[in-house]
Amino acid sequence: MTVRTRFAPSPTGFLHIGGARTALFSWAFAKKHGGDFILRIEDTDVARSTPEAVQAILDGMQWLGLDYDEGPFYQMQRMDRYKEVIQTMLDAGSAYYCYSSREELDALREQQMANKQKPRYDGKWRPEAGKVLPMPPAGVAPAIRFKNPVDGVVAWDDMVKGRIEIANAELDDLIIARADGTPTYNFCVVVDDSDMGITQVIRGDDHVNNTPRQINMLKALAELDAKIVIPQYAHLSMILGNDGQKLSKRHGAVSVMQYDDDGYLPEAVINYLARLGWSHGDEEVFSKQQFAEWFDLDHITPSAAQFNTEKLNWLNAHYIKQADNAYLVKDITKRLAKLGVAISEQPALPAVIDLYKERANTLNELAASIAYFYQNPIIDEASAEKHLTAEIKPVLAALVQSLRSIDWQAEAIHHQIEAAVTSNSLKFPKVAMPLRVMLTGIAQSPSIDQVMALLGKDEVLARVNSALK
RNA sequence: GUCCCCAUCGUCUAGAGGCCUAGGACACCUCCCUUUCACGGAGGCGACCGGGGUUCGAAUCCCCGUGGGGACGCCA
Repeated sequence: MTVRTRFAPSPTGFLHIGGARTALFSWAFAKKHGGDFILRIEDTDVARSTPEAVQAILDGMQWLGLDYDEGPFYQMQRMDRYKEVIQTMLDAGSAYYCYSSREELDALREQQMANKQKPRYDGKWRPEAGKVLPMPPAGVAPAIRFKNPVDGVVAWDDMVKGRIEIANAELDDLIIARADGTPTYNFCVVVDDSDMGITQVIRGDDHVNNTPRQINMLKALAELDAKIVIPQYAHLSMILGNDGQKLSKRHGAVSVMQYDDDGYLPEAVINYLARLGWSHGDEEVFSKQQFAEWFDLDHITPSAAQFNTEKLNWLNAHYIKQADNAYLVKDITKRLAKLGVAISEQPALPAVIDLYKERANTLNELAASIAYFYQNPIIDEASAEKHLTAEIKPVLAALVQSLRSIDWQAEAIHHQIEAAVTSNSLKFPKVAMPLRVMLTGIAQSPSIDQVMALLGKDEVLARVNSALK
């Protein structure tokens, strides 16, 4: 049987890091087994679903390069199918109308909570052999409930967590269609996973509690249609924030696109996410393709994982070093523009990037650190005070003169600095440091002769002269 | 409250009863490289939640405890 996995987000917000990892693992499992990865949008909560959120999810997946073989399918476009299945369940007696009002149900729940009981439906409208149902109240539109088995246990071998067993006595009759006729989540998932031939359901472990209900519905459906099979389930643990706290809208949950904004490469985010809760021996750095070849459910950690920006930074720095310059030039030009810096012909951006790409954790850092090539540097006062001393200024003034006539190459520049250093019996940094501050604004830069070579003779002379005034 | 899940360095993890004196990676520290800062290289610090079993032998299996998390909607 061909492997078919799916990612099924509800479009009520952006694609966050947890969803992205779920999608990545589902994608990888399908790729590993030569199967199909399906995207399904679970938009039955009309009140909270938005087209913007759908787009945000699509954008996030595209940025990460998680391509799907089928979809996106929209549940709202499958209403007829859901209603059809509900009717067959009603006919077969595995579903029934429930006339309990929301108020009634709320009161029941509250009372049960007060009695320290597990809140559950009391079965008032559940048909039972020999049971006399109350008269349906007039003018009340009924919801439809699934008739869950009362006895026995539901069990499955979770591919991440191992065998999980839940007593049917713990479950109640969930609503599969609202009073207005729209089907609810657990039911739609069952119909879709079944119709779409999903073989492995890989999802967040907040769904563990839904699984027994879904299996029971699948079993009921299978009695009506022998072709229906129960998929395998794999429940991924959640991702915690940097501080070990749960991610939420209020606390640290951000869109994957935020990582783009913040200067992270998708390769780095993919690599990082892959290693969060999954491992392949001691392997740390690998591509998406390599991940897809290695991926397996046996090496997923069942426990929650804490996000660690520092490790992401390390990976990102690695991928920036690896990135090809054409890509970086395009990207950095954009980021510089955002900083209000327009690049000019000279110094050539590829050369500047070459000089700096080994020094940045993020693309934003890279852009910010080279801005001084295209605009006057903002001189750091403390550095200026420390390095640009009264004693060294005459040396620098003389050095500038000697630089006027030389061939503007890093080596020649180095020679001149060296000459100034020896003739004044100084140490190299004594001269290099003030130059750094005058030219770049700060006391850290790549090799100063290379910086000067790139900056250009005129610009160097202008900046030094202006700083010496 | 009930049910379910989880538990190895600060963090991500390796670990399938002897290969474990518990390995790797990030972070941190030291040294080397050096023209400052990075990069790179070498080293260091640092963990099996607790208690009982099972076994010749347990990080690994079982039980109890503790701690953390999730779920209990006409949300998904």
